[in-house]
Amino acid sequence: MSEENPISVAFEKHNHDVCLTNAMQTAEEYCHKQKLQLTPARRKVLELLLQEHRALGAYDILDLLREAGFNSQPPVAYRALDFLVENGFVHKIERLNAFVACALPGTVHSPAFMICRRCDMVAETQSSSSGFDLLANADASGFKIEQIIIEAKGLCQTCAEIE
Amino acid sequence: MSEENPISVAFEKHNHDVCLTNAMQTAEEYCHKQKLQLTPARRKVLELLLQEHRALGAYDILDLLREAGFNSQPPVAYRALDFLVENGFVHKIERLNAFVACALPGTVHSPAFMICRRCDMVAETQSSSSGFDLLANADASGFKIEQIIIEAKGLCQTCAEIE
DNA sequence: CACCCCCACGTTATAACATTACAAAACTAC
DNA sequence: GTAGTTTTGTAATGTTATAACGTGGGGGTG
Repeated sequence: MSEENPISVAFEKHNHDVCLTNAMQTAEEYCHKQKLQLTPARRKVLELLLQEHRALGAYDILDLLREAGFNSQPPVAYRALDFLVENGFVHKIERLNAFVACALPGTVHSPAFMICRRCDMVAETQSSSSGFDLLANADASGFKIEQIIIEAKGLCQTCAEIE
Repeated sequence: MSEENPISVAFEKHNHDVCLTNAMQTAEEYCHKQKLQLTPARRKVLELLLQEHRALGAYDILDLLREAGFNSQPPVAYRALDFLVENGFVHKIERLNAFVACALPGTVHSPAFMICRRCDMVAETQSSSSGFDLLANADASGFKIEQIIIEAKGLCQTCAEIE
């Protein structure tokens, strides 16, 4: 499997620095184009999340922000996360009440996640939804879907081998 | 669309009493067969949830339990909910941190939900996942899926017409 | 420049959701 | 009936998230 494949990247050894600098650059450019402010706090939160292929809770992030010399009240973290989520740089993992950096920033996509219950690793993949009968059912009942959350819980390959 | 179709039942007028008595009977029978105790608190929580096609938060349930003369500490509600979720009578809606009665109790199924952001109605449907590429991706990366959460946010037909 | 507006941030407080821990009681099986 | 398991009572606490209100900075407009 190639290193560029976002489906598996979280489960393979790879150079995080490249992930990080690429993603930060994409974010910079996007914000510049959209006249959005990638302020120090927002930038730092994104960097923190990009350094992991795991979901971090808002209060974990808050601790890391404090260590980095930022103000440490909850709204600081939540405001930055709201911004990053709204603009597609970060996804919220509802199962975990936690946040993970987007693996495909700057692209329109409807993500799905694989969450290892043992090591907490989170891998993002695409959920191309053709043939997916929720859509047909929604349509039949007149429900207008705006967003779909798909989160698979299980064991990543490494953890499955250990257990 | 027929009244028996669980996909749309939440969005249509129907007789809640029938929903409720059928579902309670199914639960009774299941618990009896499995030698599980459908204790008063568990029974009451299930009844409360069956009376709505909406998700209720644990503390909403707690309030209703208190009104019904039960003890009102959080563990009372959470324990009952844990039991009901484990045994498939209730599903947790992660997006809402709330709980909804199962529309297909007693059957093995992997549910998906449609959640109206305006009226909070929750409809359960099946997510037959054939052709759903998350499965292929998981397989390719060695991830062993144990459970999939699928939650669609949007507007139900009624609310879409109002907006 | 003065003004206003918008956006982001600072700060306090509190709301909402969930669990731990330990003791007592109730059921179940032998 | 007694040992073992499950359920409940109860207090305390932990975790996640938001409300509310004030401050300050940048950019447009008169």
